[in-house]
Amino acid sequence: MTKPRYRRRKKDRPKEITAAAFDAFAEHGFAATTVDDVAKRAGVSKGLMYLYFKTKEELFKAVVKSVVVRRVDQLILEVETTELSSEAFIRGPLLSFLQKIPGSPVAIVVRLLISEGPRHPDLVDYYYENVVAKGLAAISGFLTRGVDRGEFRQSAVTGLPHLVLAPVMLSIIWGIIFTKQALDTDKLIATQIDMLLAHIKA
Amino acid sequence: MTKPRYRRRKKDRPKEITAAAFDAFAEHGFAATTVDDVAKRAGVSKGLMYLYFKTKEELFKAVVKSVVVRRVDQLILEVETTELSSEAFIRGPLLSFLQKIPGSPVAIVVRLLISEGPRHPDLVDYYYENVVAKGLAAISGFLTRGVDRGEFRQSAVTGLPHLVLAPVMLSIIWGIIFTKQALDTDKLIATQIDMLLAHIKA
DNA sequence: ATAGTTAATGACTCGCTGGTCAGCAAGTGA
DNA sequence: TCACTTGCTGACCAGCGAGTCATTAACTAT
Repeated sequence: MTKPRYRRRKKDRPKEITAAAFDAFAEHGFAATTVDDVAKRAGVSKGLMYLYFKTKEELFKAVVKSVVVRRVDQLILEVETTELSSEAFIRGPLLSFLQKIPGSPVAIVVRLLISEGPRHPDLVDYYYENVVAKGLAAISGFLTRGVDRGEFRQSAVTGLPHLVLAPVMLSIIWGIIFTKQALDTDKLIATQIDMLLAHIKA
Repeated sequence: MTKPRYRRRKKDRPKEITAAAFDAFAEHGFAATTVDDVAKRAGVSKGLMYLYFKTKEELFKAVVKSVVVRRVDQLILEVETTELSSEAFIRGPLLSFLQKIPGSPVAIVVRLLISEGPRHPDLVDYYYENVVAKGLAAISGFLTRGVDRGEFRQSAVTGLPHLVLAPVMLSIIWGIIFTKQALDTDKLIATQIDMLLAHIKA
């Protein structure tokens, strides 16, 4: 009995390949990653890659999109259905959501978008619409709801949800560049939230 | 009279080449930039590049270092010699310094470090020591001086100068990725400073 | 002038990698 | 079991770009 040289698994291939590609891109970035390297990681021949993805760029786009899975949608749902007071929600679910980001695949995608984004405007648009815009809108909407309820006062911050993301962004970048120099990203994000709340509380 | 095919300008070449390389890297990133492209921008043959820089990587390092010119040192000097009150200094010179960063060459360097940093640990160290560490120390020192003078109160913020940089970082990244979606970075940074001051004022 | 020095050129090599394709063999159905 | 479909392989190609080097010509010193 000889074991077959390969198995036909048309259905699972795309996911396996994008997963392998994600790992490879995470390690070396897009440009420095070889299609053949991705193929080896996926336990597949190079030729097969081109049956599922026409070009290396298309593979790249598929990888980015695969990470965008309803991560934000989940948060938005919580925002809309929570029973908590605005402050409690912010200090609880929102804070812990934010604190998870720097160590999540999102950080990798940010790195990839910084490196390759300028050459893929459509991909950037996609990411903006499905992640950033939605996320900002959710935060912004939540803040104005707090204002309506009399929990928060109106201020410049209400219209600048970016301030919530700022420490998250710094944490992501820090993690990418200064892997040596430790930074307590949880504390950084928590402190910013503290400050924001103190600033907008009615 | 025939005009010479080239001029010998050993002294000026390095600066001209790094300047051209900076432009090219800013446009296409490191990996996608051809040595020959840099050479053409500098009005020089490809062969000459290798007389001044042994490899493309060495050129890259030279470019990064060329941007690190005493930008921070200037700020530190101001910090140490200013006559202003701590708050006035923060709202004045420090704020305008921070607001200039997102549109400056520093933003380009950040992008390059994100893309290529992981493969150049020594370069990252250099940048950390000469720019980031110094900058953070300056801000941190300035804050504790404010505490000593009774202008500020002690708080978690005093030990987290990163909070000052966070909106700057977000602005830089935003500018790199979402060139379409406008963001009032000046306002973002100013609002953060407002909040920080309100939070730490005695 | 002119011989000597060296900044500068540009044609060349060579390894690498994205992409192709003819053939093969694993599954399928009768 | 045997023909047929098609997922999959791996050898191959073409182009590109980093790095080299023999040659040239712009300077310099005497």
